[in-house]
Amino acid sequence: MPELPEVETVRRGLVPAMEGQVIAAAQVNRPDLRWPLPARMAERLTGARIVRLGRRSKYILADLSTGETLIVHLGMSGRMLVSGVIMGRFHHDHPAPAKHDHVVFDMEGGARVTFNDARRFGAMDLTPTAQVDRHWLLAGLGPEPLGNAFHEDYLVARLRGRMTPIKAALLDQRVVAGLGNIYVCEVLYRAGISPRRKAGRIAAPRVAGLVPVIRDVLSEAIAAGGSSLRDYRQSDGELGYFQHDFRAYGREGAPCRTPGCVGQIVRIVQSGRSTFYCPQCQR
DNA sequence: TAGGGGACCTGCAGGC
DNA sequence: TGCCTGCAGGTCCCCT
Repeated sequence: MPELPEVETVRRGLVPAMEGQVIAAAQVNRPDLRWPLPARMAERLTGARIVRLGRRSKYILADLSTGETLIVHLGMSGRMLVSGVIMGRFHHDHPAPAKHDHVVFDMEGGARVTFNDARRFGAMDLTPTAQVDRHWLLAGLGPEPLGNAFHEDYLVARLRGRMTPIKAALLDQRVVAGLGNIYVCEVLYRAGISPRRKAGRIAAPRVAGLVPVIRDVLSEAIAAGGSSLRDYRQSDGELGYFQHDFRAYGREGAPCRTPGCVGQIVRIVQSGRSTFYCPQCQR
C-alpha cells in the first residue's frame, strides 16, 4: 500500500483539483469497500466545498463546508486519479470508466477525481470535523514521524521493554504513524539495525538514532514522489521514483551497498511480511 | 497485555 | 495458451 510518502504525494496532487472546490456530484459505484461506505455518502458530499485537504498518517482528510470531514484510506491498491486538468487548466475530457472505479467525484471546476481500488482494502468515512481526532480510525495513532511530537526521547521511552522485533515495533501505527513495510526496511538498513532485534534490547542511543533516519527516508521519498511498486501511482498517473533509491527492499541476493560491507541482502518473513536486510552490517 | 498469525480481495508473475 | 500457485505496500481480529 501507499505508505506515508505515497499518501502525501497523492494529497499534493489532489490539492489543485479539489481544495477550495465544490463537489458538483459524487457517484458511488460500489459501497462495499473494506467497510461499507457511510450512509447517503453521495448526498452528503454533493454541494459541499472542500475547505482543506490534509493528511494524518496514511489517511487523507478532506474538511468540508458542511462541518464533516471525509476520511480516505487507500488500503493496499487504492488510487485517487485526477482527470480533466491539464497544466492547471480545467477541461471536461475524462477517460472511460475503468474496472474498480468505486467512487467518482466531479468537481464544479471541471476536474474529476476517481477512487479506484482493485483489492478493496481501502476505506472512506464521514465524521464531524470537530471530532475527527477522536474517530476510531485515527484516535489510536502515534505521532507523525515528520512532526515535533516525534523525537528521540519519545521513541526511546515508547520502545523501552518491548520484546517484539524492532521491525514489528516500527510498523505499529500506535508507536509512529505512517511507516509501512518498505520504509521500515529502508530505515533499519540505513540505521544498521537488524530487523530481528528485540526493540527493548537496543541501546537507547541507537534507538534515538532511528528518529533522524526515519525523517530522512520519508522526506527523500516524498521529494521523489513516493515509490511505484505494482499498484501505486500518483494522482496524475505518473510513477514515483523513490524505488530507484531502495537500498534493501526488494534487493534479495544483491550486494549490500554499505561501504566496506561484502554482505548480501537477504529476505526473511516476519509476521507474514517480507523483510529485506543485510545480516553482515545490520546488527 | 503483548505478540503472532490469519483473513480480507484481486491482480500479476512465474512455473508447469 | 491456459491453469495453478504464491505473493503483494495495510490493518483488524482472534488466539496464545
